[in-house]
Amino acid sequence: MNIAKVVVDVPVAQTNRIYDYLIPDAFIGTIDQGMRVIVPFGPRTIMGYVLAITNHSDLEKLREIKELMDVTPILTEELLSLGKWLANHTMSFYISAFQAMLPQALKANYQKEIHRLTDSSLTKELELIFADRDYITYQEFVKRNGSHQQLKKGIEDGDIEFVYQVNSKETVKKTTYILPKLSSLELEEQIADLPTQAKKKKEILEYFIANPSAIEKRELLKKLRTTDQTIKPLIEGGILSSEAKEVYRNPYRDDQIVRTEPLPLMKQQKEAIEPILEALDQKKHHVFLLHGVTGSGKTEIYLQAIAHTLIEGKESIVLVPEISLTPQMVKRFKGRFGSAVAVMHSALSNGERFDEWRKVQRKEVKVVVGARSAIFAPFENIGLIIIDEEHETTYKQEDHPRYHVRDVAIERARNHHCPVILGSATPTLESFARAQKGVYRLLSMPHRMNEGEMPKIHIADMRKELHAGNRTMFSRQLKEAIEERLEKKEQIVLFLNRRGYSTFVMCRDCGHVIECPHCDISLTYHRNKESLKCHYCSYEEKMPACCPECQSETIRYFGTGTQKVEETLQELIPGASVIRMDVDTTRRKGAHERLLDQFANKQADILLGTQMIAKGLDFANVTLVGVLAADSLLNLPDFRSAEKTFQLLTQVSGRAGRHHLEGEVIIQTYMPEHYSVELAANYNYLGFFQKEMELRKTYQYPPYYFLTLITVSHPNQLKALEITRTIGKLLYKHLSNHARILGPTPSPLVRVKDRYRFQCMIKYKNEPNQQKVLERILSYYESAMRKEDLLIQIDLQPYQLM
DNA sequence: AGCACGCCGACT
DNA sequence: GTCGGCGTGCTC
Repeated sequence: MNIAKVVVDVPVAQTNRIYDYLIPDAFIGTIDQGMRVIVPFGPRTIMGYVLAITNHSDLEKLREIKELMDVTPILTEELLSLGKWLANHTMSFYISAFQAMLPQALKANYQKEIHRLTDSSLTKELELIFADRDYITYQEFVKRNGSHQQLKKGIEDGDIEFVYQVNSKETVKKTTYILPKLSSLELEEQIADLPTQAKKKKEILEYFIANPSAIEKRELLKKLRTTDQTIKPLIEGGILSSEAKEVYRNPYRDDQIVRTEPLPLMKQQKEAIEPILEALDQKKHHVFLLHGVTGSGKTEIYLQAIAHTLIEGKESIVLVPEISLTPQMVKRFKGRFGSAVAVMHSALSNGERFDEWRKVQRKEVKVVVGARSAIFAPFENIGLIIIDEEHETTYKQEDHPRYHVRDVAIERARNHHCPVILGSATPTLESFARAQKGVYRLLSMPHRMNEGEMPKIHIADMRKELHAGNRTMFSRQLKEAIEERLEKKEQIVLFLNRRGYSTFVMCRDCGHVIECPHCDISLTYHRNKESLKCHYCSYEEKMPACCPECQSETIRYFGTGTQKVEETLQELIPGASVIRMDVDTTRRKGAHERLLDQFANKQADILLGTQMIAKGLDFANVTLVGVLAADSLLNLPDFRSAEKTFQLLTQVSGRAGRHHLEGEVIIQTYMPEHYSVELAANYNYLGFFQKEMELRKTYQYPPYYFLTLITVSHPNQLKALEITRTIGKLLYKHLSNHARILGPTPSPLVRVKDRYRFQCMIKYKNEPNQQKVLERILSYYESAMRKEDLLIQIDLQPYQLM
């Protein structure tokens, strides 16, 4: 067993295979599959993952593994096979699949260095650059204008060499602890020996007589109001000692979270949890679709199902969409399970995320609550996987590997013979259809807890407002309702869906709109920097004082951002105090939590925000929810736009009247008769499902058909079009005649970062050959992709059609 | 991807 | 003759 099968860290098609390496005697016994290794690769040295250890290789001559990067495997056997599955399933490289499963901190860092091999003098120029050092980085060599021929000569003469350094980015946080080295009695003696002016030293020693255990240095200094200088001589004198201990970066102060007990379940909850517990006991892999209206008590079901899993000694993974992974949410899980919970989401620093991951790897926690990538938590004995808000689009990763977390969850659950719970008030059509077919098991909770009524939803027709001469973004109905709540000292949540309503800049004289010079999209105005920004390529320029076309000074920003709404609100209802939550006000760490706390403490009447306030929030005093522009989603070129609108309106409505006070929702729209708006206003999910399913059937969209989206991009527009056309023809030729091939069509955003984009779509029901055909097409264009800046992206089951 | 190798034109 | 430009091909 001295051969390692290794996937190397070079994410390109040509190296997307397994390489064999010889395991040096020194590592035999310690090396294991799932570890990272450092291997020679051509003239370089790079990182790789050990997939397996065998005793056979087809090759005669193998190179040796240089080093092990891990002491224990970082990928379990199950995750190794999941990685292979993921790569095949999404048509990605193996290395990309494995990288996606691990925290950023475990990625390799590469550094090329030039080392000096001789004491005798090098050439003048090299000596100047080396400046007495043993080695310099290649980067510095280039920066100092080192000449390559001198380098080459140095290497040929054996005076210098290239060294390729591979490092892991991970760091372990250490904290210094201080502890006494002597007994209390001996410390007493030491105090007696101290000179009388050494007051602080005396205090320190007295502290340790009273508390002989180790204490964090920082804490000790704070407690005794002293500095490093007083402790240092005590350590040097051998009276105290300091120790560096490994600690976790802990973004949540567990000790401040109040523990909670399981709540008694209502009838509908009991009926829903019964089959789940049964599946847990029987270790059956079932997928449950928990369809429960907002406020029906889904979270309590999750909590009790997890508790059941814990009793059996098994682990649970809970996936929550990024934006609802709020401190409130974390508190609910930590409140029930305390320090058995690890939390993973993108707001954590790389170090914090790595620490949470390590708690899982070391089996110090039993529950992970996290966003998408938490599905790869390295548990080995999973008993339950939960996906909350199953319909959320953030569950689909938009870059390589383009996976949907639901697919990964089901695959992992299959490996572990455990159930999956998909929870939502507005399940995706895909999932609900599967539940109706019996592929998933449907669990319904149609009522709110405590017999609470769903808030009444009113639709405000903005066309009528316009006709009546109301040009503001607040209908009269909404304005009155707000004033009424202010009077009663009740609170209001105003929701603005920003997408499709970005703040573009237009000249009022000539109508010129300022666009990104690299992409076909208008630039967005950012007030705090007085600048214009492109959301696709992050191009930025200063806000001009006059129109670049006609020099007119009437250039203004249009559209409805949250800032604009806030201003209008102040004008319209001067007495109201507003908390605005958007990307700008929540950027700083902890800002999110602070603003929500302020609102919960009734320091403001109105909470105004974007997507981030649409879900999960639960404020007792909120009795009015206003949706300012319900149809901003409807006009997007996306077959899911109606579904997304329905989901959003339902979610937002769920924010009102969650407790004793009665709630009301006002939806403003220019399309009041649109079925997604009407049916959402009536809380008619089933009606929406049926209506939308009919349309999907007619227009041949999921769940009736599968989709594959192929996007071709190239700096030359004609070239991009031509290649897309050829790909379309190839697909037509090689797929069955049941498959429908659409395109080439220009991508909804034709030009991004100076590249033109065209796409082809395949609609199909059953094409077992599709992946092979696509692979053949990719390999056919492989050299063109490397040489002439061609890009072909394939998204199986796309969410975003851009 | 990165790197070496090799072939061709421009220059000391 | 030699330097360096880029196209080609390989990495266990």
